[in-house]
Amino acid sequence: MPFTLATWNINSVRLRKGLVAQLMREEGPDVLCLQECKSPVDKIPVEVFQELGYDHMVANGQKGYNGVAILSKLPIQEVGREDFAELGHARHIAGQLENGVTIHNFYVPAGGDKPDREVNVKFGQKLDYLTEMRDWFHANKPEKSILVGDLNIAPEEDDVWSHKQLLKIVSHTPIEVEHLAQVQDAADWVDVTRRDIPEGKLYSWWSYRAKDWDAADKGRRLDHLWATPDIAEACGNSRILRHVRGWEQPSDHAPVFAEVDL
DNA sequence: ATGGTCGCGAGGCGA
Repeated sequence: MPFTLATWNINSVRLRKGLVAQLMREEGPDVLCLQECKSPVDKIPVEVFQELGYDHMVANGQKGYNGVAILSKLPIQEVGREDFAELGHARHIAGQLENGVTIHNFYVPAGGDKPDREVNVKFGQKLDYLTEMRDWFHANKPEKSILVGDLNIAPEEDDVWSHKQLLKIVSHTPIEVEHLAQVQDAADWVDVTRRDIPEGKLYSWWSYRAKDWDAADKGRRLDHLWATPDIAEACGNSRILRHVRGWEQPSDHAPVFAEVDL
């Protein structure tokens, strides 16, 4: 049975529960992975989502910051949550569907402003988080798995509006790109979005600070959807819903979609 | 080089 999967950094699931519901009504992904819920799990407005057929949820939350959740029309059970780099943050949840597909939902640390771990602790934490992700996937080789989330790195030249101007900007520095590549190599993860949309600029995030995000179009592809090789060919029809960034009181991220037909 | 805008939760911190 084919199913549709989406990942979206919602930047407060409580403030934007209406937008989550709108995406559910208009697109109806079977599985919707959220990041930056900024809510304890027991304060996530699950009733709103249940009314739309999303009867299942696995989530890892905390007050005010971070937080990840998987909302699903299909039964899903939690199969783990990791605290990489021992930050004490809610940045990962893993769930398994009844068809055997495991979904890892990540919110990788943003990393602060200065790309230098000597002067910016947060940048070091981001690199350490990625290193521990790599080591964990080496030790726990995933199969029939999908990894999604806000990885806070735009790895390719066409994943940012200006490769040259962003080389020293956190999210596109060579050391971050190398760390992300090592996570990817640890399980031969296939970047499904880029495989399906290989040509041209592709973004999933536009800053709130631009006066006209759409016209300026200074975006970055920070949100990713990866699959292990055993199911990568079953994944396809990737889309990034840019128009969602233009909704009323939007998240600064657009949702990333793919379909999985096992 | 700087500042620009958000959300949380009530003053900065984080993005």
